[in-house]
Amino acid sequence: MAQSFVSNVASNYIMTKILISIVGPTAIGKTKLSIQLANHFNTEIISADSRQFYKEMQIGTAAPTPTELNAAPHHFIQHLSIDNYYNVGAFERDTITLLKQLHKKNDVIIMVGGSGLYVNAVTKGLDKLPKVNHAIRDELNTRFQKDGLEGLQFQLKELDPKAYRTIAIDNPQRLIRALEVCLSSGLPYTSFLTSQDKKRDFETITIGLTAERELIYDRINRRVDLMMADGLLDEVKTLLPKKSLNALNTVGYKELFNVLEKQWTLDFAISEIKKNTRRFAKRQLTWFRKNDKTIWFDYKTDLEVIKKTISKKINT
RNA sequence: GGUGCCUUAGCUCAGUUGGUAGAGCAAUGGACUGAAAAUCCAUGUGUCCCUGGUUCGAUUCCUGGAGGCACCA
Repeated sequence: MAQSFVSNVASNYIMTKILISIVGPTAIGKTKLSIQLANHFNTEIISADSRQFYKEMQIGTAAPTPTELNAAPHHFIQHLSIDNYYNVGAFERDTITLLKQLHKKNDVIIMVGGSGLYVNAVTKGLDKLPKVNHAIRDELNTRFQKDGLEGLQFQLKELDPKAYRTIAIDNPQRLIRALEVCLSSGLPYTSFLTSQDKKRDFETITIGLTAERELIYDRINRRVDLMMADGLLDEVKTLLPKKSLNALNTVGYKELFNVLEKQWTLDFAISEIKKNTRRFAKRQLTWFRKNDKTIWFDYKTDLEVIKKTISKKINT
């Protein structure tokens, strides 16, 4: 009797599932840490990096090397082609589906990536927004290019006064996004927003990796030189015919397209890549700083310290 | 050694007929709900080389010095 009670409790006991989310600026060492932690927890890694998804973009996105990929099971690395249309909404669905499966085998899963919006889509969720016809966005973009922002702003004021007041209406992408939702659904864009985090069946522990700004920039500069030595220019050359695809609107690629088209010298392009990567890292830090639950570590922190901190957190 | 020119923001430079200064780039802060390595907003950070002098007041004019560049020896 007593024994069956105990086993009953044991089989019904459901441990909280954990997602360890590793964030931080580019080139800080997230990939390495994710592999070390995956090995420690004997688990798998999900990438939340909006550019490492694409199999055609390896050198310029600093995607994990074959050795690194072999060191732990990875998901969402080079699983798409730049020809595929993909976005955060799809990423949220794909990741939640995958997490449900992986959490059956493992209590702890690692997610690593520098795309703040994508990370939040998994940890906090996005509101359910209507499907938008591509033709509508194309048309809005054409109008923007022809007549500028004003007309679109006026239209948003009519269709969704609240959005007009609250979104960044001088940001073409934001403005067009709000409008396309209004036009597709016949309802105000803001009527879809709940400003509530989704309930997830896992707990997220967010680990941030950082360093002094000067050091981050130094690592970035050196990594760009390494990418060039590894043949980034050749990688970009093969992609030139497709340069207008969204996936290729990416630091390291857009600058080198200008070299291949004889607009820029190679030296200038390299210094632009470094600058744009620095700015990207700064934006990442701005985004990640907002999450006050993030546990930050200097990039040199001993692995054992990080492991201990996480274990402590899991057991409370 | 002589003569001329230069020295102002992190960099390149403008400017003040004497009232302590401003552009570009770099940089910094921020926003972010299906384009996010994207897109957008905001911000001038300064021993005006040093030293004396003239002046109510000098970054500006004058003396001397330091450093740089050019030309002449």
